Amino acid sequence: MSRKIQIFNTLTRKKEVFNPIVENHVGMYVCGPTVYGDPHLGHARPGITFDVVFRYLKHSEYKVRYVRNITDAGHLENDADEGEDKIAKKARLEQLEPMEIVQFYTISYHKAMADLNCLPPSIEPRATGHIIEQIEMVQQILKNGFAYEVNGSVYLDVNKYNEKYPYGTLSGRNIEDTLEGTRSLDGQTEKKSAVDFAIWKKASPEHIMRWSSPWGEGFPGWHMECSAMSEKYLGKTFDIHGGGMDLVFPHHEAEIAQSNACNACNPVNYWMHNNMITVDGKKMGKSLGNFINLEEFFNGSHDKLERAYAPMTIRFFILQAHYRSTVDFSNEALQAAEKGFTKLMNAMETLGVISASDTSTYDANALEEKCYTAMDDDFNTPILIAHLFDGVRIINSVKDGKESLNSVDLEKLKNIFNTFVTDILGFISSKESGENNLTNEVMDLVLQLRTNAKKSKDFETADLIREELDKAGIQIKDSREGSSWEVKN
RNA sequence: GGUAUCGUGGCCGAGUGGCUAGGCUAUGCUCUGCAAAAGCAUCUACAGCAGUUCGAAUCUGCUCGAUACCUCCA
Repeated sequence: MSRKIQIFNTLTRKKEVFNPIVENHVGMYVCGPTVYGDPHLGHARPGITFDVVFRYLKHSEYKVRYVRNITDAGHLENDADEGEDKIAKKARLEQLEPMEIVQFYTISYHKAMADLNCLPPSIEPRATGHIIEQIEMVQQILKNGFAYEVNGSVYLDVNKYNEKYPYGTLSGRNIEDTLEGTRSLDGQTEKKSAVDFAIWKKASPEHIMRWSSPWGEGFPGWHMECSAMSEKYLGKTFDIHGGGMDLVFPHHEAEIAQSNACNACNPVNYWMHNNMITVDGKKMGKSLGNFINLEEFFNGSHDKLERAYAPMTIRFFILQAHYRSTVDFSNEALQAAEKGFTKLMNAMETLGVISASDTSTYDANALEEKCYTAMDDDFNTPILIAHLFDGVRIINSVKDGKESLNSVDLEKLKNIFNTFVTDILGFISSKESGENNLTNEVMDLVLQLRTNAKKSKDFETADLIREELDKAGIQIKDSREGSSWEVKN
């Protein structure tokens, strides 16, 4: 491959040229959802971000194994529930089996991701399906002397670990700072040091999700699943690990420590983190009460939403910002994105009907080059989209007869749009899914009648048709070649 | 308190030591029977202060402000 992809590596805080471990192959692990609640905007960001990374790497002729976990064992909760498993807690409240809840929300998550046109990962392992692997890993860490058992729980001995491996390299912390900022938590009396973290936890009597282990009945520690499953499917060291920025510490820092403690090698070469989504300038969070789930977005039922927004509008909106920037959701911004997206997709359609000339006033090759350059630079989708809008202007100008493209450039432009808009950015026209042939045929007839009316200067009828369709939410667009229509938002 | 990130035009949002980001909005023009769409044009910003430099919005320092992580979270 002649092009070089640069990735911003959280580990070094620099952009680095991407070189995979195995030539032409990429192993990528992304932290997936904890399936104990409805999928929300926060899930959309990494879903879409790494979907584009996945698509672009594949387009760049890498064979990619994309692993994204489903966390169904639940993480610990450190509130009044005394460390009760999240999923177990919800199950008890709703009188359901834990796996029933897990199943329900896993399906919701899959549906939301499909709506957003995110490709399914290559492997989607579940934490509960890999308890044995996690126990084995804990055993190995114990054997290597980096962990200790207390009363049925096993903790990673961070101070001991830090003697051999630097702890805190990913998040830029050291043990002293971490200790200083650590609050007193439940179960801390068992730990040798406040910075130690559980890799296996003893199950309390009310804990429903529990497994037998060499240390008694319990469940895996907060961070074990990712270490165990990434190693199983991608190896002891793999290329890319992704996730939200909020996972840098402690989750990913712990993963690095576990892998080093177990395998004596760094698990990941390139760490990628997407930034947070904000609503009204604040992080969306359960505790803040400002979180909007995806279903509410798609049907507009949340109080903060003026109306519904299509999944593709959200996808476009998210990709119009760089993945390492925060993106603030507001009705105004979403509606602007929606219009921009419609403009882009309309140009895609126009591209299919314009015809070639003998000469070109535009260099399509230069556009292609710019698009690749943008994506090679740490997956810069906003720049890519800006370049594509340059193409949009050309397409519309060609239609107006103000610019021209020869057949070579026209084909190239079609190729660019299919590649970048459809394949890489993953945008699909809402028309494709929303309407059927019957509608199209009826509309063709209506437009034909209106055109006839216009020809015979019966503007009263022509305007009546236009106005009535407008009331029904259909917009008529006249041009030299004839009329077309689209459903208004 | 510790660790990071960020402050860009009416709004959203890129970028960067010197040359137009882009989208949305607004105004004008062109096209059109009219309108819409589309094209063109205009509105030309980089929190504040000081420094480095021939030149900084871009580098350095300070000030102010915002956000995030340090606790489950994407």
